[in-house]
Amino acid sequence: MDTTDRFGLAYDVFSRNCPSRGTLEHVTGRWGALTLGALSESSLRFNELRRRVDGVSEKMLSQTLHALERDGLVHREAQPTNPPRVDYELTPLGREVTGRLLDLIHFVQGRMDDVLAARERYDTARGGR
Amino acid sequence: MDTTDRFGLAYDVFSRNCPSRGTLEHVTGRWGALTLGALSESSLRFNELRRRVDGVSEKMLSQTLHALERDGLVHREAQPTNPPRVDYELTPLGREVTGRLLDLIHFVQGRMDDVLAARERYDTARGGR
DNA sequence: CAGAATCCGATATGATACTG
DNA sequence: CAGTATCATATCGGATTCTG
Repeated sequence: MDTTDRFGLAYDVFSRNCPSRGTLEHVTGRWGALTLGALSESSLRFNELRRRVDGVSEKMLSQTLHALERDGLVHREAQPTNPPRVDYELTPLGREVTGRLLDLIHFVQGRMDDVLAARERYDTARGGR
Repeated sequence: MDTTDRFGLAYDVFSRNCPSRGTLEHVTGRWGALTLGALSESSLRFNELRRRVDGVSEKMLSQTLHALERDGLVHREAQPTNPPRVDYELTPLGREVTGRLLDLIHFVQGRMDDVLAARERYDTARGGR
């Protein structure tokens, strides 16, 4: 038994305490995914992001950006001006990750009619419970 | 202003109260992603899944499976035997979604060395805070 | 503008016990 | 085996306030 899984990868997301599990959660979490998606089109300032990601609070956006920056997926560029101007953009690694994330998001969005239909079947089969 | 976004999709995950946001959370959430990943290889019984998805509790697995089944991504096949035997497997839609999910997961796993290096740079640059 | 800090309620999750 | 029900808690997340 070594440290690589059956895919030949050193980090197996199926095991707890595996670092990739944490990064995956940053990427796919509610605010992480939406933030990366917003940044996939252009770099954005803090409050631009806040408006773009509908419903995110300052606190969660700040926290999300810190996690993504720490993982090396987002780059923070601060201008030492007054008032301050800070731009966030995807790193090369962040762009690769986001590309795959968006494939998933767009696919699910494109199949929501199927999902909604499945939900109705499920709900009616169980009498509204 | 209509109901389709700039991708021509009827459901825009960037808007709150969009149903695709919920499904995406089922798919990418901590337990949803791991459950789909486990089922991508073969259909599994409840307790097989529980062992495969390291750390999941009965409660969370049950809850996760219900959500995925309701969204039409997982099929539940119950044998009316005693003791009961219940198999879970991906639906065709579930397989398509999971394929894209695994692309993302495997990519992130394969780049964890980069992520870990970025974290160290981030942490040392800020003196352990 | 870009955030940090704080308070506090909502939700997610885990451990445990119980049922058919 | 395949779950459900209950309880305690940890974490999430939002609103507000404050600062450079």
